[in-house]
Amino acid sequence: MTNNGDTPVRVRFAPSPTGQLHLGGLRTALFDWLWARRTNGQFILRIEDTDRRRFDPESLESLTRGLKWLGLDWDEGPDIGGPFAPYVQSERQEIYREKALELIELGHAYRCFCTPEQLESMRNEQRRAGKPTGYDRRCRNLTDDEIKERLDKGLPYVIRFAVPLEGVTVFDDLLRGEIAVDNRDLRDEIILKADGMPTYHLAAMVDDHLMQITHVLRGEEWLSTAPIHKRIVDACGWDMPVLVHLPVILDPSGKGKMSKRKKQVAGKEFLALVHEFESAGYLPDAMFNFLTNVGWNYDPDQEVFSREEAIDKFQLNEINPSAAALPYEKLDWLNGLYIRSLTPAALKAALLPFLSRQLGLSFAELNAGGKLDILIPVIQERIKRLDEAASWLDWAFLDSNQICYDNPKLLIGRKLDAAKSAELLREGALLLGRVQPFSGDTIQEEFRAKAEEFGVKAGSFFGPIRGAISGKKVSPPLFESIEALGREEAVQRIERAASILEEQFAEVET
RNA sequence: GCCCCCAUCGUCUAGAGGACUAGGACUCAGGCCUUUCAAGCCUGCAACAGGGGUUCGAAUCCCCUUGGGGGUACCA
Repeated sequence: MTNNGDTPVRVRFAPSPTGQLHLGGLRTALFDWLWARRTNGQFILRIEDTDRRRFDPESLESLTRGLKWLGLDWDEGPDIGGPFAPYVQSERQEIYREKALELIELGHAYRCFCTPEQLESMRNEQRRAGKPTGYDRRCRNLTDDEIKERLDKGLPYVIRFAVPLEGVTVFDDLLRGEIAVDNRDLRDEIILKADGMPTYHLAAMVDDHLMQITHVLRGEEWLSTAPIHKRIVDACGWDMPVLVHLPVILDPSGKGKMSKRKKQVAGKEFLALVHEFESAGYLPDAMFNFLTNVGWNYDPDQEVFSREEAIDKFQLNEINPSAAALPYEKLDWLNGLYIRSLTPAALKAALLPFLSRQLGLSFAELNAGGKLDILIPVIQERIKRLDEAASWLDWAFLDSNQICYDNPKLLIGRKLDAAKSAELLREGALLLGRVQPFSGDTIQEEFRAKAEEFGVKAGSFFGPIRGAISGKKVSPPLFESIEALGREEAVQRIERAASILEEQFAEVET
């Protein structure tokens, strides 16, 4: 218990393959992984697929992909095996069945022949009477003869765990301390279903024991069933692993557990699934950093840290037991920070798939002319997510006649009129046609000199040029943009813009 | 309804009886810088849910209230 990281632990992430991995699950896995790495222990992946109805074959891929994306590698698992294989519960069915039968022998469990319909009407009655719902244990005291009779008739049955009717059950939670629950509030939970599959209550306890798990990290939603788990483990004569119930992650609204379901909060859609964060262009390192600081705190005065630093400092018992909403704005800020820390080459590599997908261009097309090599370094400090790059760069991959100059404001400089702006555009085109060398620095020098010559502010001159080059009010820095475009294309765009502007004010004047 | 858990700025958090005029970060506001937008730097706004105790002393310990969350399935 008093493990500060000196004793190797065995922890497991045990998701059930019922859908896409979401951030809450990933965070649990992250803390598992952190603790395993911190203690030089093992991180185990176990698949809890005991619910055949909810099984989703695609979720397995989502699970492993999500873990790998964040950089969480496991030491034992379905794909790589290990000393306690198999790591898929549906392949361990016999083990649970035997244990359930054994518990019956020991008097800790019993067969229940109640049908789902019977149970449903029982619950309805309980609700109507304003009583707590829960199995009324009508099969708990069946005589041997009664049981035999039903068995002979081939009636389907489940196996329920028989909790003590009186007294209290006490267990420990690492973050909350000792928790005592009155046994009268406990239910005779099903441990083996009619289809022969175990429920979580049995399967997880059996596997945690067999796989020698030392610390169980799981969501807080399991806290209320922990007494049952304690009872089952006791009945089996085993030791309870250290229980660590992680606080749930709340909706951004702070109301309710974050779900996989898309919800709108304050009119904005927020991300919840791991693959959504990936395709929005959050960097794994940033996400790792971010997630580590929700529910745990690396250092009150240091927001940014590496994986190694986190491993070095991580302490299970420092986890904050209160539920938290994800600070999405902080994620954006952090991700921007990580993007800025990338080398241009690394950023380009990360960006290529996004640009390709969003702009509909091949890598080769994107690389042509070396535009990205000039432009990426200058948009680096302007994007917080990888998926924002496309709108910063799209203009550079358009033909000059595809640029839209419909908005006259785009081409008119601050405190200038249309005529003057058009004149400046012509001058700019002329200048670009002859400037040597054609580099951002020299272009800038010439343009500044020209602005002075005309007695206009640099910004007033650059505005129309920016509009002509990019078709946008807001664009990457002008002179790198011009350089990236190349002399011919740049001149063409400015001339076309000038013509359009001239037409427009000619119309107005006549 | 019943059971369990939780409670510091809007959000993520630091704080484990005196070092707290409650610290950091994000967001927001203002300023500087500036070719747009960013980035960067500086400044500012902003919290111990309420009430009782315990103590010389409480954000820190106890109780109650309130609020929030979780559970209440042949789901995990």
